[in-house]
Amino acid sequence: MSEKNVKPDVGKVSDAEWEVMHVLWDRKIAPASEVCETLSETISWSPKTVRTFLARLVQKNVVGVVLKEGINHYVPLIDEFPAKQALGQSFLQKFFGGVLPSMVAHFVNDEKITLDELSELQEMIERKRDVMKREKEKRHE
Amino acid sequence: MSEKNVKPDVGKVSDAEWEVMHVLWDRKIAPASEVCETLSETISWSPKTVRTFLARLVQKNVVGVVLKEGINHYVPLIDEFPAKQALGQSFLQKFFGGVLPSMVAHFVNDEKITLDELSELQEMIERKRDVMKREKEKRHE
DNA sequence: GACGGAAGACTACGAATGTAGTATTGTGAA
DNA sequence: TTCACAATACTACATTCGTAGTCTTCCGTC
Repeated sequence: MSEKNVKPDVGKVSDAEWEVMHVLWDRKIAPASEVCETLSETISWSPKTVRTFLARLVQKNVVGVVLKEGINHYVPLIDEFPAKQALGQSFLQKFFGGVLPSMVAHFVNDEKITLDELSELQEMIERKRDVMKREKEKRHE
Repeated sequence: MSEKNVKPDVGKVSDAEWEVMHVLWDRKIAPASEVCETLSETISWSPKTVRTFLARLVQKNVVGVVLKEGINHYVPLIDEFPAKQALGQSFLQKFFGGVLPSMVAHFVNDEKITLDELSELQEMIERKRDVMKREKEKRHE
């Protein structure tokens, strides 16, 4: 009935549909055939299934269609970083009351974590702290 | 048909059902009426709805029923920490290829994060590194 | 110009989910 | 004992999701 789903909203995208989104983010733009082929490397979905997901993503207004050389090409209409950020926030809220350290504690306490990963985290956080401190000083001077 | 859903599996629990689980984890054990009341503070669900979720959780074998004083009391059959760990891992895998730093980057790059949270993260990671280093040395000596 | 095959559109269908309503039963109060 | 009401059990129903199948169209080939 409703021609336009006005707001693209990450909340409406299903798990299987995200798989398709990952491919599109990777390719920037791709015909269905290519999406099918790429996905077939990791998941055994019929091409029909993939096309259904593409159609649903278009309906949900998170993917657009561009006709090129007589063939539909699909492009993501939402950016990867903000989408993942939003998903992360909602997950964090749902299971850890929005408290990031609570969540990270569950990962850090996992056997599989490596020293390298810990170092990387440490550096990332250090950098962010520096940035924030400098900003704070600037505001106060 | 199947009386016993052999394996409790966090993957089978839906979003709405998790809300109920949070309450049960909090209370350790509670009658339906209490769960309803607690949830009514934050969500507007009919008590019938909450009872449906409780029943489904029991079917999924993640919640047990204990008859106390003639009234059903519900108890979580899965522990909070491991459940959240598993959920976190699956989320991490699904959206960040299992790479924790990639995920944390999305949060750290968020405006809403505070210096306090960063400090807490830093300490946590520092402690974990120390533990790992010491373990490593011990294995090698 | 007819046909076979790819691309796209539309349809299907059972299971899970969110959201309750109805039917039944057990127990305490009158 | 009977009645009211709370607790439990069973049923309902529209949507979404996963997973395709069928019908239609168009394009290149024989």
